Amino acid sequence: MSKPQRSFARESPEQRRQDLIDATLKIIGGNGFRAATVRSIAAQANVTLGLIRHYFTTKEDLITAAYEAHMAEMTRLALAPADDTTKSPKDRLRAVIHANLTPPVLSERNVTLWATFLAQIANEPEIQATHTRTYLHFRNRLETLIRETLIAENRTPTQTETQHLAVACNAIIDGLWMEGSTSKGALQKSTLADLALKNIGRMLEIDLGP
Amino acid sequence: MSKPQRSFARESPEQRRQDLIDATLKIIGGNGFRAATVRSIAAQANVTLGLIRHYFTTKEDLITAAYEAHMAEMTRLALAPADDTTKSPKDRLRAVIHANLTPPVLSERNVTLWATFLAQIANEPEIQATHTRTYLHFRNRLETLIRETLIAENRTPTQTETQHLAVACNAIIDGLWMEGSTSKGALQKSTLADLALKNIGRMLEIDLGP
DNA sequence: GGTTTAATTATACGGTTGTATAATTGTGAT
DNA sequence: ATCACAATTATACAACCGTATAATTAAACC
Repeated sequence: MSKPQRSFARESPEQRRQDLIDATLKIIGGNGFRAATVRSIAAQANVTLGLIRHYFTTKEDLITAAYEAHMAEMTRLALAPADDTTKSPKDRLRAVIHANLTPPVLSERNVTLWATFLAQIANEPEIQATHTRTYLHFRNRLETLIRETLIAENRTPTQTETQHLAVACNAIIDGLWMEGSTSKGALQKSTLADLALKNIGRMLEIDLGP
Repeated sequence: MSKPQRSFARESPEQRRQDLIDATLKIIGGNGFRAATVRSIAAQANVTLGLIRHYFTTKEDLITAAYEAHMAEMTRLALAPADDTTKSPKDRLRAVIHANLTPPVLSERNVTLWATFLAQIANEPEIQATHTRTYLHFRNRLETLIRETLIAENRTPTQTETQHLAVACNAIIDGLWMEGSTSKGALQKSTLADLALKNIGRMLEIDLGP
């Protein structure tokens, strides 16, 4: 009856790699790590399983690349407001906090992904390396923002002080992000960012209040 | 040459169940979820794989029981100082914070276990139920401790205020616990509890300082 | 001390997994 | 138009997984 439809189409290496990474993240984030087999990933990306090995030497290699891409995207979303030079340091800090505790950063899918990779850092050196790098990048950017904010308030924090504050602020942000993403409805999402602003404000001894 | 050694010995159901649960936690915490097969778990517990099905209807059942047991133990360790009636509320709160951020609660093994189970809450209803129950139990106990501490300082917090403070305190404790357990040496473990005490003190507007 | 019974082991089985290799097929160059 | 090559598919395979069932064996009982 119909003409033999084209059985497949070629794509650029970059596109294919990205498609496979996206498919991996979608499956892990939606159905968990166990569901992320080479076959299900290939199906999600509309290719056959052999193609995975053509672009990634091993499945673990794909997983590592997916983690890398995911963290890059999360960091991008979380730090996007940090470089808005039209705003004051304080407003940028407030915006970063808010971005971390509202969708799309705040989501069950992201917690599943994050926990899945975190569970592997003790046994997978490459996962550990990516974790440490992205963690320090975010924390250092946060520290700079905190320092700028305090200086704008005529404060003179030492480097040790700002580092400790950055560690603590990062902790409360991460903790609230987890709580907010995992406890279904027991915690109103609307108050999450306000909670962070109020308490980080007290930690920094400035007024970040909503 | 030697007498035929006894090939196995019987144990009480409670002991066997506990042995299998301990073996499961040891393998997941040490080598990750993928390494936790029924065969490796049985070997770790010095039994054969068939015995698992004799005590647990399915492997998922064993995993769930292991999560339950692990969280019970973590909660026990973390809240042990909360009921020491010889101390003031403030000292008990300080002790709980300290217990959460020092070994044995603070450990890479525990983060691996915790992340492994957290990664499953979106897809495993029983894991989700255990998570919510243990989370609320800890947070409620923390809220009571915070209320008692504030009242002892002649403060009159509302229920909403103490609940919000409990959420925020729980968040910073969890966040620091994770940071401290995952970032190898980049963060001195000795300062971790002090960091929590100082910043939670500011959040509660009281002096918890070391 | 033999009998019974439940705990434990031993073995088997179908399905799935990641990887390897061979067979196709789309596509740009000539 | 067809040639050449790389992208993609198709197929195969050995290892491992969780589960089921049958065969042993330790230990309690009378």
